[in-house]
Amino acid sequence: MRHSVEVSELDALDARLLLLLSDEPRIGVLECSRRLGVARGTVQARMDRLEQRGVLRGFPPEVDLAAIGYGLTAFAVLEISQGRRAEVAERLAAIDEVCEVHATTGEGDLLVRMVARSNADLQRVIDEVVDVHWVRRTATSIALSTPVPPRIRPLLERVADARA
Amino acid sequence: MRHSVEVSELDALDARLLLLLSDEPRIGVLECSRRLGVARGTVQARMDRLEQRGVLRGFPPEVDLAAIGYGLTAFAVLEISQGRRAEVAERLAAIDEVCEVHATTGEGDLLVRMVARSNADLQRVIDEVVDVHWVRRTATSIALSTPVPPRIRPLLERVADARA
DNA sequence: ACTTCACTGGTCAGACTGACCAGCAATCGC
DNA sequence: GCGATTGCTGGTCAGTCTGACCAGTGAAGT
Repeated sequence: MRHSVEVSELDALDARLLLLLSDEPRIGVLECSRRLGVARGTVQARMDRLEQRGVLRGFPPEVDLAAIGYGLTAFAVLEISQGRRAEVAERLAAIDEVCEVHATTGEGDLLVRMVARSNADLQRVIDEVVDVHWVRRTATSIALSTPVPPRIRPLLERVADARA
Repeated sequence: MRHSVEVSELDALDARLLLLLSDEPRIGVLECSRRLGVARGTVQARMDRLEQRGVLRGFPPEVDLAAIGYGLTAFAVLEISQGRRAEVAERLAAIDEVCEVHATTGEGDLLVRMVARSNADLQRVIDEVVDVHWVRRTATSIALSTPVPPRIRPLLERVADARA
């Protein structure tokens, strides 16, 4: 049996199911089965398998930070001292307003996304970030708009169509 | 009545509800009411209000891109020709692998997040991105790891505790 | 004092879930 | 070529949850 850790691909039904759930996450298994034109048990089985495979990690609530006062987003590229990435990342994680950190190749070493309530607040947050020890150089940008909000739809659609 | 579009703050119960939903998104209204120690109707009303206010945008499925083959993530900072941001953003949006675009102040003009299946694939995606018209200069970084995955928990916890 | 609002604690019918099952078709391995 | 396996169908079942109500209560605002 071919049961390695291989990245078992999605088939069209999986993709269509995920798309459906993306559009209307509340609809439940029964409604899914109706829309997809398959038996309810099939949808159940697919969802179980997607979860087991780690593809479907869950249904976290999507909270609009802007709607609770955190209307400003900024990005910082940090250059840090050799071998201190873990320490710096840990310090960053301790800052509430830091919403995401990636370690990267290229110019900087860490890419940080953070949010704030106002310009003054943002100033404070940025200061907190750049004041972390071992941060050597920083370049900060404020997000003015988000032409493409986080999405995976196109990738799913490709699978849904291709292997239809 | 004070019914403007003000960014009506969350109270502690709202925050605790959102935290609860973050931890176990499948649990439903009844279980929430039990855990929070309030009546079911209260939870229902809170959730309705959070949705109306735009705070709670829904429960999209969280899909692990790595688990469906898109294991590589890269960021590109694009510098573009004066006044062409909209056009460029549109072209970028047309690329399936582009998962997020922000317009920013500072060094670059656009920050792009993209994913790919392999190094060769990433090369192709990057080429597609930087070949968009009006893109003048680019700096690309590959994400090696993500010390802080996207999160909003700390901010919610602050509210849940503070206004307890 | 009166009105408004939010929460409680209760009911109700309807719908959904998770767990089953047998039957059937396609695929796999030998 | 022939079982064995796998996945899907279409069905049942009891238990649970949902959304919609309702009257009563306490706090806050006019």
